[in-house]
Amino acid sequence: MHEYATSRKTRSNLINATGEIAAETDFSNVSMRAVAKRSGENIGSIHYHFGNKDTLFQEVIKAALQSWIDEPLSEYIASLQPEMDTKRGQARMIRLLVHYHIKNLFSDNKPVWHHKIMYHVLQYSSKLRDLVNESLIQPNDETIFKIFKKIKSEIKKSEMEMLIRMILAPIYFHVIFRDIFLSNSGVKDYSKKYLIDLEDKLVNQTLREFKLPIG
Amino acid sequence: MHEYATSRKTRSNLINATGEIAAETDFSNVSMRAVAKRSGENIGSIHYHFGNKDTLFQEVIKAALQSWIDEPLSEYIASLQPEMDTKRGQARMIRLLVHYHIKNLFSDNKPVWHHKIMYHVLQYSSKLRDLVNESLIQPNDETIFKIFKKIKSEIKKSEMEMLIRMILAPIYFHVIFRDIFLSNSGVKDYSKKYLIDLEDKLVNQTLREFKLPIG
DNA sequence: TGTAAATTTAGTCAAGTGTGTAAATGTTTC
DNA sequence: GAAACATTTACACACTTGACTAAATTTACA
Repeated sequence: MHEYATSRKTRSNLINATGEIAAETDFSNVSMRAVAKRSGENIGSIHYHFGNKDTLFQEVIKAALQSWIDEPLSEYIASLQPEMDTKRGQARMIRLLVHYHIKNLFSDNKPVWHHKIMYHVLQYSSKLRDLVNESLIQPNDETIFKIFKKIKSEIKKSEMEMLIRMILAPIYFHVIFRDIFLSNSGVKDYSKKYLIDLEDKLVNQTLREFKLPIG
Repeated sequence: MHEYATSRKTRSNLINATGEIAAETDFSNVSMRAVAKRSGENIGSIHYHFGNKDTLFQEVIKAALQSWIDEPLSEYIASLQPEMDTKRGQARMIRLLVHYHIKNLFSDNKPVWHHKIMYHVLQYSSKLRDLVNESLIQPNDETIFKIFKKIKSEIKKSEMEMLIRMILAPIYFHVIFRDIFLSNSGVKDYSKKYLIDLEDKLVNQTLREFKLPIG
């Protein structure tokens, strides 16, 4: 006999509840009873659907990774590759690169926990970190490396790493420290204008770094 | 009768062990038994010296904050305040501002957990976060706000916030993601040259933003 | 050295943890 | 509707957790 229609819904409820709780503090603070309570499901169902806590956590991470895997950076920028021979095309590529991350991390079509937990697990050694690192961070970095090399062929690896970090750190930071930033600023959410300004500043800063035409 | 000489040592052992374990994953993953084991002290001593887990954690945070409080940014830059009337002085101030953070976060005279746990607790709402926010982040931000306003009097608050984040995010990032950055780069530690380059890039990027003289 | 107090120790306690199970319930398919 | 099995439920298990205590030990000071 096949899977019930309710089965998918139950799994998704459990994954969502887990992600939410994990994003509020961290994974080590997530208890199966808390997950059961928030999801409205039974503790036993976690064991039935996922076998154990670790597997549940893995599925939570996979759910958060999904949208990045569906449209990886390499694919998102593919159409601009032909223009990479011109300075102007390279400049547009830099903007696309920055925009990809801001768009993915600040659009409203995904729950906030999707983004938060990824940077949570990257902070300490674990199986979950390896998962995010191998399926998101490293491919992403590789794509950016290629772009940088095309723009400046003699660029060193450590310089590329630093540039990536200088671009992405401010973006990620707005995700990781969202609560305290918004609370200290006294606003409810990042405004659209703020995010556009952030993108512009990051793009321009990188264009200057590579001596590419601005605007 | 007064405190024993061993008492301070015991407290310091417990605080250190707690900080170390917390930095490896997070505070919610720290058990009193693990602290007792790593420190070589007895579990009961935690209760005797700190009363409960929360107070122990607070003392751990306070220990990590100490060096920042001993020499706050406002004090570190005080001697340069008279030069703030000239563009050249303002440029030097920006460098001092950046250097203060890199120096504090990457010098070897403090254990790595000091820095890691501060950014851990800032990520979710808690008493510990309020402590770090009020005694470090907010005064620090205030000091930087004043500098920015001196350089560009009509600057808006949200722009100042963005600029602070663009300067500090890359620095903090190298602390928070130290393990995975070093592991992905295949090096044992950030080289001195790398940190100097990072400082230069951050300084120059900010100087350009304020149209101040570079070099 | 003796004594009063500070500290350490080993152990207890109730509450919470992840995991597992057997029975009850629900859904699908014939 | 009934058989077949997927799912849910309530509960039990051994273990870990933070908090606490009374007794043992160590220290400082007269």
